[in-house]
Amino acid sequence: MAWHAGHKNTTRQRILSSAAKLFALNGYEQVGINSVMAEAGLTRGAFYSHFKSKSELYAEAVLNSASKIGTTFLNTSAETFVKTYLSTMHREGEFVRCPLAFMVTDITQRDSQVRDAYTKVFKGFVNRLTELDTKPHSQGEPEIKSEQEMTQALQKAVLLIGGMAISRAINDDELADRLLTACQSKLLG
Amino acid sequence: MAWHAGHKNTTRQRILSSAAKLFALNGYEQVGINSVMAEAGLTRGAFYSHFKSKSELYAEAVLNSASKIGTTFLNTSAETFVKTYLSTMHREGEFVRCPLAFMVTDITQRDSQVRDAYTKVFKGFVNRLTELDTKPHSQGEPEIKSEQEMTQALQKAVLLIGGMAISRAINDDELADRLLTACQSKLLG
DNA sequence: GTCTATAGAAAGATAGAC
DNA sequence: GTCTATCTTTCTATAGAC
Repeated sequence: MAWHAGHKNTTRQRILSSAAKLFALNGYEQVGINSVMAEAGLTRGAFYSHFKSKSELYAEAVLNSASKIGTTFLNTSAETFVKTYLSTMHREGEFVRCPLAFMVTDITQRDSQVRDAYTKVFKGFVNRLTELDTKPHSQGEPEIKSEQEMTQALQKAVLLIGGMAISRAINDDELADRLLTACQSKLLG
Repeated sequence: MAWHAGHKNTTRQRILSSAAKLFALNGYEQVGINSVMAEAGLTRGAFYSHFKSKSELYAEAVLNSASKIGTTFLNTSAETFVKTYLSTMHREGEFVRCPLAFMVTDITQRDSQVRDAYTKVFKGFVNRLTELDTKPHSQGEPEIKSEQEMTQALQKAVLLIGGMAISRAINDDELADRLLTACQSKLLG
């Protein structure tokens, strides 16, 4: 986009993409520097020219994948977003996964840098949800949200993030899909 | 209870209790056999006389702590249960933690024995939730639940489990408490 | 059943050649 | 910047004494 269409990702971006994918899928401890670099087409030793530590990589990966999810927010309707977020595609497909759902327990074991990144992403997510049902481009709106708007946005966030997280945890595909549908209908019905 | 009041737990039960506590608090990978046995007042080597592997211990710990939570269900009102489950006490205190919330992401990385245990606990949890608002001891009731009852119970489960999990993940105590309150009011209001 | 000692493997991080 | 080689630590699991 910046200079020319066919331009390759920088190495740092390739590492971030493979990290976001692998961490969301397999968790922090199950993913080695080795795997991340191999997925990016490199070897272990090159890693430390780009990041200070595995922990720093994790924090950056959370921010990176969240900003990609954020783009989906802007380019679709509320109904489509809810149905896309709470879908088996999001749960099982080869797409960008939302770190808020896929790392929700993993995060609690990490250092403060990582937890700050997660919290920042969560706040942005909730803030977007306060606008889920409003008309687009009502630009004169004040940034301060009412208590009630905030409460409703938090409830929506739990149904989205929690619904996906639990759906992924249980070992029964039929029940997992019923759970996704139940959350969708609570949000849209 | 069984024979006399002052009777000590069996060693196996002590190991299970410390495992449930430590795994919920720190995650599977962060907890070694060493820590679990030390918390139970023993050393590494004794572990394998009681359990085949760390993974088996984890599965047993999930079932063990879940059955303790289940007792709370039976001995309290719906409102008290919701407020207790979605409390800072449950999140931060020294009590039995619900594995459904505290291990929701961790579970996805474990083997099928562990995932089966988690799924079993989740199904029991949802089943109890279908009865949350009914009168106690309506024993003639059929076990088959309607679609609508099931859907509502799944939505409640997500608000409880998801609410607690996310509340624990974020690094902002004030927001975490607002989130718990928001879920409570959605469930009770 | 519980202990100490140890095998064996995996992974984070660093050093130094190119 | 990227590579190979290596240091160091940690942890599961087992062996064998008591």
